[in-house]
Amino acid sequence: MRETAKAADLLDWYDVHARDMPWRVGPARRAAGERPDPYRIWLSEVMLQQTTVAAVTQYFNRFTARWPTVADLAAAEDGEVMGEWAGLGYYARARNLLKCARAVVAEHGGRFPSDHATLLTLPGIGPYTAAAIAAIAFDAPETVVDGNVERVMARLHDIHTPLPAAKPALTAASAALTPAARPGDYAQAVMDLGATICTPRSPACGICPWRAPCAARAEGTAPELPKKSPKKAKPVRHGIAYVAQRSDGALLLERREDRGLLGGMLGWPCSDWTEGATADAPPLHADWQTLNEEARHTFTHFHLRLRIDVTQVDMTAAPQRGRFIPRAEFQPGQLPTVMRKVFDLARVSLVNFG
DNA sequence: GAGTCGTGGAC
DNA sequence: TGTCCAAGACT
Repeated sequence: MRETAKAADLLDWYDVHARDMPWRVGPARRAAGERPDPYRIWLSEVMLQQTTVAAVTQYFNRFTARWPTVADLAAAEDGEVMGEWAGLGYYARARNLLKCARAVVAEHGGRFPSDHATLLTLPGIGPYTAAAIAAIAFDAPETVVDGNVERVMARLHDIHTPLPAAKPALTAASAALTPAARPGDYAQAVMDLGATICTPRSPACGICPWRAPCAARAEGTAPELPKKSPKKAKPVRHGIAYVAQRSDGALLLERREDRGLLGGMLGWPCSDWTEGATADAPPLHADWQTLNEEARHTFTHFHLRLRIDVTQVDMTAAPQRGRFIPRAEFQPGQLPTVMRKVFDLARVSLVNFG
């Protein structure tokens, strides 16, 4: 009979191997009584949703430098926040980030609530993020279940039921292990373990603090767990992006609606993106020139190939959609990646963008 | 439960 | 190149 996994063994490992992150108060500082800033924990957890630590770090540092408190963020303009989020993806997170910051200020006196149920009522905070904030920022005995925890628990108990059906069992397994003491460090420890040792491919079982109690390690099934339901193939969609430059150098851009794909982000006016034939939809009447090369981009559920049409217009141009952004105010870094790809291909055809 | 919603890195 | 994947939320 294998021994039972103990939270204490994982915490001992975490005390030595905890990774350094800008928002994290490590085990040593935590033991000395230092508390994490709930604002920074919340911001980091939202950014980390389906996103790697490496990608998040730079965005986190820029956000906190620009908006040091939740009140600062709540007072920001929508476009400023969306522009700062550009490139990080899943833009509903940024829209909900602002809604949440404003709700914390308006309804909670500028202080984040500490209990799971109240956190869950805030925009962009789901079961995982509510538990993470409660556990990490307030040391509440909540069970955090993210992709790492699912993988670690599936292996620890050699659970072959595919996700998402296995989720309740994996949650129960993790809850049974959550200690009354240091639940915040425990949550971070499981996630660090999943990110560095109990990895999706080629797990480093030989140096795992839970190698002795791990059922999948004993069965040799660790690399194939957790099982997942088969994914749907991605279709290819086609569309046209319109890049118009005015004689003063200004570029025609439009703010997308606050919902759906790239909602709230700045971008080039586009036709619809469809699997069938593309219908022309230029934002103004002009002599459009089609570039030789298409922009290619893959979203979560489809591949996109964008034809790029470019034109030069005079100062009398009156676009039906979007507005001209002065050359000095145009910042490619505020565009989502697919729109930045279009710009990179179109810029050789533009004046003053050599 | 299944679909929508980004991106960059690893292999 | 293509595929999978990452500290999920929302509909």
